[in-house]
Amino acid sequence: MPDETRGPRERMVYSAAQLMRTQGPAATGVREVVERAGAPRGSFQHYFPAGKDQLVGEALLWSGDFAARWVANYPRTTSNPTPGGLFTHMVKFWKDEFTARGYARGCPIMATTADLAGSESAANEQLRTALDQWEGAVIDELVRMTVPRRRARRLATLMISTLEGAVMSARVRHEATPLTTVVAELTPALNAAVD
Amino acid sequence: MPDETRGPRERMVYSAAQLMRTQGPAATGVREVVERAGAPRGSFQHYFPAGKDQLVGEALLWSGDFAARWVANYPRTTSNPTPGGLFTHMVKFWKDEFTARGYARGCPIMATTADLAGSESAANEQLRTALDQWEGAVIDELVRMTVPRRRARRLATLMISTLEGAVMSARVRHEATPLTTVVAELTPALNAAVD
DNA sequence: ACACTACTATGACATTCGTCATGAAAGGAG
DNA sequence: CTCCTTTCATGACGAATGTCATAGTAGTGT
Repeated sequence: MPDETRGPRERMVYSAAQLMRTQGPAATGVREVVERAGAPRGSFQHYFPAGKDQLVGEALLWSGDFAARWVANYPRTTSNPTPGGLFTHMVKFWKDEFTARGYARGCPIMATTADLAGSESAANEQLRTALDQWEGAVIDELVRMTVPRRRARRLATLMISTLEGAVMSARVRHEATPLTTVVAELTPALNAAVD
Repeated sequence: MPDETRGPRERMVYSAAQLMRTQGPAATGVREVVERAGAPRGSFQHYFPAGKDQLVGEALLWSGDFAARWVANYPRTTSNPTPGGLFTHMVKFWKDEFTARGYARGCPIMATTADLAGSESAANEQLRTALDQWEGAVIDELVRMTVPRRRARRLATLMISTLEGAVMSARVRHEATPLTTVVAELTPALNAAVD
């Protein structure tokens, strides 16, 4: 939610992330972002002299940080951390999102990949950074559960990939069942890594 | 590849699918599609009187059909069909794509979901149809391997979700390792469904 | 009071977008 | 031949895009 106490710059980055993940960065106009952020139009060119690319890039970094923080918060939600539990925790974010706010909003990383990964946009680097930060947080949690680092990297790739795909399926179908399905099907395989 | 023998209509649908999956449907203009298809500009409004929505929708249906046919072709590639083998076969398409043509092109279904799933576009229905057709083909193959239908549905969801997410990760990273990783990590769990 | 930076305001630029209107060829049927 | 449907050609429309130029205000430090 947009915090009025935060400055216009932060509100623009946040609004950009929200719009990007519902309609993709390509269809998200800077005027639209500025208006939604309740920011003065002239401020955009002041805070983001590099233009739209910069705005999109910062929205991506914000998203990556948000995802990483969500993952890192997992230990505080349980007394018995497991890989399957972590995956459930990651999925829970989207279940809550979908049931509370509908299926209009997706993942900013997926949306930007779809629109810009094929171009030579400057956002490509931040895309990578955001995904790395998110995946790094998952790896850290798995390592904390005594999963060997090398294996943790592989499991993190699996978890994030499956989650992203399930989010896509859920949005297409307008139902959360793909999320619950992948959790149920993946949990045994994930938990086998710590036994 | 665009077949010159096919009519301009089919070429436009194909070109639309190709452009959509590299830059998203939002950033794909009808003029661009027409030009790339080598089709006369005036023909667009004749073949697609409903405008861009119709073009995007048909490109999606084409994509769903393509994916389903690829899946249905699996039995002809092996003498010992297994769920893990099917998943490997699905992943193989993208490995070939990425190594041969780079990481510019992704999945049209993912791209359209990212750009249009949040809107009330007419493409939403064809999105669903395309995904259903693809998933239906996977289910059929699993059932053919004596996987119970109910379980096959769940595994198909898992396979497609994981594949889509891995494709996303691979495009972000500009490397195919996420694809090989998810295959290796998922194969045992998938094959356990037939033993 | 002055100067300097941070921020906001507004208008205009050239492009591109999807769509529509209008008309011209093409080609088979009678 | 004429008629008629299909297909293609071309120009224009209003709206929206990202970006830039220019000028104004606020506020701080000296």
